[in-house]
Amino acid sequence: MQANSSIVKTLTRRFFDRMPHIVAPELLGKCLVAHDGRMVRIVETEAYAQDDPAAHTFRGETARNRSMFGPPGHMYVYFSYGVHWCANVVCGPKGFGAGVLLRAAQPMAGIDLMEAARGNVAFKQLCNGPGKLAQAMGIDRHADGTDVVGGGPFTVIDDAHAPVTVIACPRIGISKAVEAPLRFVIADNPFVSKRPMAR
DNA sequence: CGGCAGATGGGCT
DNA sequence: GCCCATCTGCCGC
Repeated sequence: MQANSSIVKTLTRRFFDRMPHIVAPELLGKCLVAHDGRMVRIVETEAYAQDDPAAHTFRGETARNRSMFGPPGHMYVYFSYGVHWCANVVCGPKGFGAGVLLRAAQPMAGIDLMEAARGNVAFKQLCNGPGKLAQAMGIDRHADGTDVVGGGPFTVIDDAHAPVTVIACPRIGISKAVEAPLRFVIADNPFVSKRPMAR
C-alpha cells in the first residue's frame, strides 16, 4: 500500500444492526458508491427511530415506509414534497422502523455524471441536501429496499481517510421533536446543507 | 452575501 | 391539511 492510498472496507450487516442515533454519526466519512462510478463521501446524516414522532414509521407500517421495517443495511427511499427523492439507510433490528437519512455529501468520483443529473449548479451544491444528494447519485424509487452492504445498486463503504470530528445538533425541516440533537455533521465541512448553530 | 416568504408538488392521513 | 425539500425572487446588511 502506498502512503496516500485508502483502505476500503465493506461495512458488515452488523454495522447497521444498531440504533440510528448510533449509526448516524458513524456513517460520517463513509462513502456511498454507485455502479456507474459515482461516489460521494457522507458529511451529514439524521437519525429517525420508530418511537420518534418525526419519523415516517411513527404511525406504523404502510406501503410507503415498508422497507424501513425490513432488515437493516437496506435503502429506504421516499418521495418528498412531490418533487424530490430522499435516501435513508435502514438500521436497528428487523421489524423496528428506523433509519438514517443521508442529508449531504461531498462528491468524490463521477462528477460529470452528477453535474449532468443536477443541472447547472455550483460544485458545492451538487449534494448539499437530501434531495440534491439523491438526484446527483441517481437514487429514486428503484433503489428503495435494495441492499447497501453489497449486491445492490448502491453500496456504503469505509474508504478510510482521516478521522472525522462529529457535531450533533437539531434536525432540519421537521415539525415534531425539533430540538432533539439527532442531526450529525462533519465539523467545518463545506458540503453540509446548513451550518450547525454555534454552541 | 445571508435570510426569508412564496410557489411548487405527490403521497400520506 | 400535513410533510425528513428545493428553487427563485426580494429584501437588508
